[in-house]
Amino acid sequence: MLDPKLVRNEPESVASALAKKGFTLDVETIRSLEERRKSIQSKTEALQQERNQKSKGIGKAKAAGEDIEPLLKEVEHLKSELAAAEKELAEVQSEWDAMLDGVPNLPADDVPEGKSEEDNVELRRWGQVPGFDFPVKDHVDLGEALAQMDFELATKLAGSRFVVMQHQIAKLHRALIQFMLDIHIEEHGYREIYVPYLVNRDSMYGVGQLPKFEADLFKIQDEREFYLIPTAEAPVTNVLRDEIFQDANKLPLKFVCHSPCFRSEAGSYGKDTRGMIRQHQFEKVELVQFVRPEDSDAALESLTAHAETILQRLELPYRVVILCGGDLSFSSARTYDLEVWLPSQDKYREISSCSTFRDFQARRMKARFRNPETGKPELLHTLNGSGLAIGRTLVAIMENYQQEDGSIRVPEALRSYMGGLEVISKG
RNA sequence: GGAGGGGUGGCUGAGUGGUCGAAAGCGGCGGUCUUGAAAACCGUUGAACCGCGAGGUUCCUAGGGUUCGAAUCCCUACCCCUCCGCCA
Repeated sequence: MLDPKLVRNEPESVASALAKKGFTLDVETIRSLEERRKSIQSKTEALQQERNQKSKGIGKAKAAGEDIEPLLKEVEHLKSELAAAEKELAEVQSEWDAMLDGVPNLPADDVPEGKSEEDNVELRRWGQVPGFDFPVKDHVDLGEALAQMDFELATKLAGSRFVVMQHQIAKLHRALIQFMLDIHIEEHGYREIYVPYLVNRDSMYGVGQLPKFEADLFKIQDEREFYLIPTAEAPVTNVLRDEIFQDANKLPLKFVCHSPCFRSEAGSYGKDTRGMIRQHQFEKVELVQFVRPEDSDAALESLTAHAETILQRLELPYRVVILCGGDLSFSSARTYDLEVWLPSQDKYREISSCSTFRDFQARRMKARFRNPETGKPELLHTLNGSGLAIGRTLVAIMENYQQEDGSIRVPEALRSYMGGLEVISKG
């Protein structure tokens, strides 16, 4: 959520900043809502004040043993008047809240202009794109030929956009999780956290998934309102929801969390239907940080570097792009995507997305810290990034490390996690 | 699943329908004392909103209701605890 004061006081400048995201802010509606709010609020509060004072008077009179009948007459009219005013105020406020809920975060100043993915700007590249002197296969052909990856079986068990893995590929998949967790915990100073994979509505609202993006989520059919998490960001960021974090000197808080992720992928029919690129269920190691506002820009750079480390250790070529305004997500102020090289597609594909939300999520969640300088609560800044998406990393390894006979070399960095195995081959 | 008991500030915990945003303790902050610290003592200390300000409003899990007036009474939901049953 944006700062309501900012939206109220400077709707034009907010609108022009949001234009970069391709969002049109209805300045006129804001103005008229704000005018109504002001008059109704002061009217309501005046009535409340009158009621409070007179009621206290009644209490005192009663205690003094006086006749309170005349006093009761005086407040008679207040009841209905106040009820009407309160109702109207509540309506205006909920209209305002609903409007504000749908307004995306402001993009950072350095976010490039642009409408879509096409307009993202490449910042840097790392590694050498491999050359092959044989026809490359994609991970589907490789995995099926090894008899260790089965999409048809997954369809039988569940439906499309799932996979079944077995044997060494399944082990490699698991090894990637351990490998990434270990590096982030031991080298980058993150704290491991295990969280629920079903969360409530408040948590989804806090990170900005709701109310706008309900269709992207799997909802549990039950009288309780549970959603399957689309990313560990949802439960982990909500750790500080409705809290005032007291030990400012313990900031930043850095959490790493492995979790499955569930996405309905509604509206992406026909997109990446082959293989493991876009699934209903996948694993991810997620990095989440809570920082003081002045530290969040630097934190995004270091968080991105932490994710990059994984690709470098795995010796996978990648590039870093900064998302343009039009491609930036609802809650994000700035996002760097890491894109890994996929030989079968002859291009870079997203494998991690690192974002700063500044105070946008924190305001929705009321996630604050006590600033020791002022003694007052202030909104935290939140960040997160994939470090990395496991399924896509597995795909990248299979494709970049493939050999002519269809076997796959195990990256050096993973061998200790694979019992020393050097090559994955049929068996 | 059955029976009961609860949700109060950063934490613990008192609270009779009225002067209660709420005792007390802990913690935090400031001070006295001390070379410094600890202890002791004194003072101070909830959050959000409106307003230039004076000041006002809201908040005792959430949502309804009763009442001139609700932390307090009633209903519903959620959560927690105890006992029984079941269970990895």
